[in-house]
Amino acid sequence: MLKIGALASLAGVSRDTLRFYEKHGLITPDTRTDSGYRLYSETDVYRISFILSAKEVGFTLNEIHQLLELEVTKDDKSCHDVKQFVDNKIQVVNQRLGEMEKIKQSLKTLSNACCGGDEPATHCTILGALSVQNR
Amino acid sequence: MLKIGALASLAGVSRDTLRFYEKHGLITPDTRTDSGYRLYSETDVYRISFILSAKEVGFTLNEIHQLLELEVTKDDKSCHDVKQFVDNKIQVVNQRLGEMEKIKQSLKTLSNACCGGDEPATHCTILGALSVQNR
DNA sequence: CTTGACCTTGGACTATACTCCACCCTTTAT
DNA sequence: ATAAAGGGTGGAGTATAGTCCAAGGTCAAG
Repeated sequence: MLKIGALASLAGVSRDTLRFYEKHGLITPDTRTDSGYRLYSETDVYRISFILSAKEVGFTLNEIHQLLELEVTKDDKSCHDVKQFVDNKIQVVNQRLGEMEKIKQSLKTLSNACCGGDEPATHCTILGALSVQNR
Repeated sequence: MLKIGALASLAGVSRDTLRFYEKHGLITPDTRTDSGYRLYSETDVYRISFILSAKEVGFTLNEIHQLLELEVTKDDKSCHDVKQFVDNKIQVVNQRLGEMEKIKQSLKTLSNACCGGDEPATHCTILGALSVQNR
């Protein structure tokens, strides 16, 4: 069992952030001490790190909340809805992966045009480099 | 030459957003009419779509501003700085691509555990599915 | 038995990225 | 000639995601 400060430092967030996430339903302490201290389980570290990853790639806390709420069972009557939600998120992720690849290639082109690299410096801005990708 | 409404609808943003981006240095109309109307060039559509892509994958408007400002010339004295900035962004993008792949795989596992899919429904939450990836 | 580190809640404050509104001017269509 | 559609500015308001602070309770060490 971890107190809030311990989880915070393990997960690399502030105690305030943990309480903020709790207020928004992203995490709940397993229990409280008699004096009201929050007690988290060790696996909550992974929960936080998932939240951070998902945030980094552009999901909002609200969407992350929905992702964390998901529970699949093969015979669930709401299964169709869950599948639809997840498949939709997969599409979103695929789209973002594509955008990201384009931007990455442009950055590479740009880096390569620089400091004696072998790319001609004709595509000397990010938009120029991006348009090379799009041809 | 496009007036603000035309650019807005081509680019899929609001006029207010364009003015907001202008205030923050992300785009400037090529010129103004005598009456003060903003006139944009057609290529600004691509500029906006770059901004939207970059935003979608997690760059802030501030970072996007910096990316758009970049100009590489092989003999630029500030070339080293530019290269460093760009190479740093490439790393960030690579990291995000990794996070995204992990999340995508988890979503797939989850989707597959659903509705008679062939994955066992034992990893029935996103965290469960994610932990399969991390083994 | 007190000091310092840690915890509680509630509420105010901040940054980012818009979005909306009022009020007024310009352009276009009838 | 006039109305509707569109544009300009300035400023207020909103949503998201925290961050900080005050006032107070808890707990382990010396």
